[in-house]
Amino acid sequence: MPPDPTLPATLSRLPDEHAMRVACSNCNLRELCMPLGLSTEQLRQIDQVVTTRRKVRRGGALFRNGEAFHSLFAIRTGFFKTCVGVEDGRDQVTGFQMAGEIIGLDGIVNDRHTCDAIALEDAEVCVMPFRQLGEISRQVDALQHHVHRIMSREIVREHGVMLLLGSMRAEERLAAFLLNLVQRLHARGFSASELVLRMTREEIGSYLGMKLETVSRTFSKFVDEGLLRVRHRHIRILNAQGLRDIVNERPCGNS
Amino acid sequence: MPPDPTLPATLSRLPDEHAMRVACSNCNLRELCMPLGLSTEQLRQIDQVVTTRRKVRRGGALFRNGEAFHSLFAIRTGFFKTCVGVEDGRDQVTGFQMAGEIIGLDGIVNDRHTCDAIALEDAEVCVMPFRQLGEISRQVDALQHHVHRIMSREIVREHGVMLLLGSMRAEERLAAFLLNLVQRLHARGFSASELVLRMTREEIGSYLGMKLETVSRTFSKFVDEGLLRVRHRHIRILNAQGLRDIVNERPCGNS
DNA sequence: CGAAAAGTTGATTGTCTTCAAAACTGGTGG
DNA sequence: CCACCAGTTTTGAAGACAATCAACTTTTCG
Repeated sequence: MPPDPTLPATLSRLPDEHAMRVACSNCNLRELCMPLGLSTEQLRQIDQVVTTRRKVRRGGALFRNGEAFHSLFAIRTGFFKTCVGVEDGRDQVTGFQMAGEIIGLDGIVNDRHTCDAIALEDAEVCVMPFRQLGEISRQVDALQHHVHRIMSREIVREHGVMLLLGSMRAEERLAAFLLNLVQRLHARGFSASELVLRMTREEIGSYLGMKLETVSRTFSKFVDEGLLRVRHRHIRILNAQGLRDIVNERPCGNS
Repeated sequence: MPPDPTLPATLSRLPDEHAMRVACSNCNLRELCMPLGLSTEQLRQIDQVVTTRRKVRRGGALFRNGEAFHSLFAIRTGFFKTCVGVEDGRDQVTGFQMAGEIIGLDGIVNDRHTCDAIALEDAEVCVMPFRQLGEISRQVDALQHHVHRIMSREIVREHGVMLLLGSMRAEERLAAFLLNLVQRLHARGFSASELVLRMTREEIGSYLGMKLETVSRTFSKFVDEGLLRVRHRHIRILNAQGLRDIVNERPCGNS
C-alpha cells in the first residue's frame, strides 16, 4: 500500500537546504545515540548508518500509524510524542522523546508503523535506514548490541509505564512523570529543577491515564504543598525529595 | 558472572534427566519461535542457538529481578507471568506468556533482569544464550531480523497494554484481555471459545490495573449478560462479538 | 480432614471523571 | 497597538466507577 496521499507526512517536512552532510563521528549527541568506545575504523562504518537528516515542524508527523516502515530516527533537536490511535477516537500517548532518543522501533515487526510520531516543537532527526543498520551491525558487534540494548531499554521503560498506569494514583503518576522528565533533561545539560513542558495538559493526561482537569488540579495541589512553582508550562521543582516521597510512599501498604 | 548463590533460581529447577538433546530443526514449535523459510544449512546453524532446556515448577522463578542476564528463553510448555516489583511492595504483572513466546528481553539493556518470570504451571523452556544468539544472527540474516521483530512485537504489545490501562474501563479491559488470551490459545490449536485461566483473579487484576474484587464482579456481570460461562478458572465464551463490542464501543464518544 | 488460598458478593467510601464556566495565552489582523 | 479569537488552563460542583472493608463460600493441597 502506498502512503495515503490525503495525510502526507511530507507536508511537515521543511525544505532540505542541501543534502545535509551528516556524520555521527562528529556529532555531539553521539554518546546518546551510539555505542561508546569505538575504534576509528568502526566510527567510519557507523557514519554510514545515518544517511540524511529530516526536519519536522511543530505539529507535523515524522511518521503515522499505517505508513510503511523503512528507518529508525534519532532525534537531534526538538521534542516528540508517540501515540497509538484507535479508529473509534480513543488515543493514547505512549511516550515523549527528546534529543538523543530513538524513535520508530514499533515499525520493525510488521514493516509498518503502528503509532504516530508528532513533533511538539520544530525538530530535526537523523534518518537511519533499517536495512543499513542491520547490515552494519552485522559487521560491528558493538552496534548490534547497541541496537538490542535500545530496544530492550524501550521495553523496560514501558514496564515502568505499566507500573505507573496500573498501580499508581494521580499524584504519584504526575510526580513520577515530572521526576523522569527533569532527570532526562538534566542528563542533557539542562537544569535539574526547572523545565518547560513541551506538551499540553491533555497530552500529559493521555500519557498518564488521567483527564486534563485532573492533571491541572494535581499541579495546583503540588503548588499548594510547596513542591512546585507552576506558571503555564514553566515548572520549577522546589522540593524534589517531596516528589520522590509521593512516588514511593505507599499510602497504606496495599499493592 | 556466575549466578548469585543467594538467590538461586535453580531451586525451581527440576532434575534434568540427562543432558536433553535439543534441536530447533525438529521442534514442532519452531514456527512460533524461529524465522520461517530457512535453508537446511541455516537450520543447522539455528540449532546452535538453543543449547539446553530447563524445567521450572509451578510457582518457581525462571529468573528474578536483579539476576544477571545471560539468555533469552523460548517457552516450550507451560505458562508464565512476568512482573515488576517495587521494594515498597507494589507489584505489577507486565505480561502472561505461553508456548512459543520469548521471555527475558528486559535483561539485555543492563545485563541484568528487571522483572520476575514466574511459572504459573510446570513449564519447560529452551535456553538461548544471548551471546550465541548474537553471533549466529550475524551469520543468518533471517535470524537477526527475527530477533528485531520479536523485540519490536513486544514493544507494540506493550503499547496496547498502555492503551488498555490508560483509557479503558474495567469491563473493556477484561473483555480485551479475554479476547487476546483466547486468540493466542487458538493460534496454538486450542479452542476459540473455551479457555482455562492459569492465573488468579488477583494476577489478572494486577495486569489490568484493577482489584481482584472488580475482576470477579466483572466476570459475574459478563455471565449475567450471557457473554460468558464462568466456573472457577474455566471460561467459555458464549458471545465473542458481544465482548468485541464492549472493547470497541465508546460509551459516549470521549477520548 | 483441616488449614490456607482463592473467589464471590454486599455495603460504603474515595478518587477521578464529567459537565460547566471563567481566566488566561499567544498569534492575527484591523 | 489593541481587539479578538481559538486553544489552553484553572477551578467548581455533581456524579460515576472502582477501591476498600467485610463476610462468607468454595477450592486446593499437604
